[in-house]
Amino acid sequence: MEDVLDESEMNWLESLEEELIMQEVINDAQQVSRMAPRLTATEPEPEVRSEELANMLVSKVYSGPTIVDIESALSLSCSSDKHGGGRHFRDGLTEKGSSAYKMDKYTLRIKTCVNGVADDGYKWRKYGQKLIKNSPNPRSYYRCTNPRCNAKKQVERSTEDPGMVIVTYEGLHLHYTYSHFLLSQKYDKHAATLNAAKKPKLQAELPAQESEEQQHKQPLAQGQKKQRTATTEENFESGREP
DNA sequence: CGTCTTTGACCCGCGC
DNA sequence: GCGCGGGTCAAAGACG
Repeated sequence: MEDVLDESEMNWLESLEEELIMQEVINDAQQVSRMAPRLTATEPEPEVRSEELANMLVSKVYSGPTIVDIESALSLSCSSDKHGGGRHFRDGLTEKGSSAYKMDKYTLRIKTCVNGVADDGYKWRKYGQKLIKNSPNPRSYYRCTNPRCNAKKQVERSTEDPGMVIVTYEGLHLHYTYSHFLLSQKYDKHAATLNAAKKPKLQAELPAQESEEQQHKQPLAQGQKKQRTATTEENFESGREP
């Protein structure tokens, strides 16, 4: 029966999905603008106004996990950390200088969780690891598993605080976070079907969830097949020490 | 059997 | 021009 989804319909669904993504991007940017005061509270530079932040995001058609998304996902995935529920703060904009920021690149400094996993809601595939000069910890390179997405991230443990990891995101996500897929199910059954067709595994991984809050409470980190990714980051986490 | 991680090699940009 | 360091590729192995 699924054959009903012929090529043309699939194309239509894909365009629909992208349209939804665009809307989501705008919504995210608006959210960022609303939440910016909270975010910039940790910023050493109060010059970063919420408006500017939103404009930057919108102008770049930023589709990745917004900083809000990532922060919320990470904080919640770290919620089992009894020391304040996964403290993490944005360090980014200054981490690699302004040039890095100009290039859709931003860095988060994240407090690792109990299991050492810092899940941001996306599924990443590791494609390399490098020992970095003047750094005892290797840097891991990840790429978004979505073939239509060029998002990448680099994960490196902080030399100052072994409990921290420095995650540098680069590029744009051309799709929802997986938690977003669930949301979209409510609005668009076709999109859900498409997602299921595209990511049957991931759909199967996720327990049925009703509200966005609930999703964020279980941002797909605790569980099931996520172990694989977890294993990767655990490897990173455990370092390369024999 | 398919997917993902690991890891050495290669490529490219940058500084000297 | 050369060397170094960072980023990516791709084959092999591991795992579910």
